[in-house]
Amino acid sequence: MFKCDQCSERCIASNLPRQLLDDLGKNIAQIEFKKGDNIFREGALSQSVAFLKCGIVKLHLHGPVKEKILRIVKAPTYIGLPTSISDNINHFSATAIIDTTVCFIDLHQFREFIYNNGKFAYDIMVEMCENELLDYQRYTNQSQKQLPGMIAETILCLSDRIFNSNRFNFPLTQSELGDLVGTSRESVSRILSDFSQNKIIAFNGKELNILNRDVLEEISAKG
DNA sequence: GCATTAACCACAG
DNA sequence: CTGTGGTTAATGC
Repeated sequence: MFKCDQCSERCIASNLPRQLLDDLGKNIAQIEFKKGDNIFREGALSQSVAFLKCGIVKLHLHGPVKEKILRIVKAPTYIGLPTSISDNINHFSATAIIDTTVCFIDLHQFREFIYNNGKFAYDIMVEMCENELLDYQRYTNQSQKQLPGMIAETILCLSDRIFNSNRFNFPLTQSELGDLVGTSRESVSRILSDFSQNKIIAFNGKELNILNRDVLEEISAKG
């Protein structure tokens, strides 16, 4: 049986007073997911808050015409707080894109922690505000940049925020990348091969290598 | 008009 | 799942 007080990950419990750890341990379930596994599903009833302990996850939603990927997130972070707190029906889905570990916390327990622990609540607010600002930025970019700019931006974002490296295993299919930036898989394919031909990036199978970061940043900025 | 951008379709590895 | 060619529509010199 999993116990929070034996867990060394930086997580939901990190900022809690020690005596609350026991309470938390009684109302938490830690689960592993394989790449491709659904973690929670749009439309389903939810009585818990999900905390991504390790791994990478896509948050996605059925749009009026096709799937839309909202964000790619990596541990450690909450996944789906907006949908856990404001409504007990999930407004979007979460799917593991690599093997991941998630802790589910009972929603009532979580609420208690928020009510009783200002620091705990404040830290969560800070993260949600940062995310909201990033989303505002992304949505304005998405409506004004041309496609090569959006693809370049997304590659840089994955490199900087998710993998902290110029070389990483690309976690999405081209069609998913299309769903993320709001374009067709064909356009993604053309832009990626164009970047490759111009020696801006290189693919070794699924491994992406950023060869010319300056040009990529220029394309991203110019839109 | 002509060029550019990007979507949709189809078909092939 | 990916790459590419043909076609079409919208937009901008």
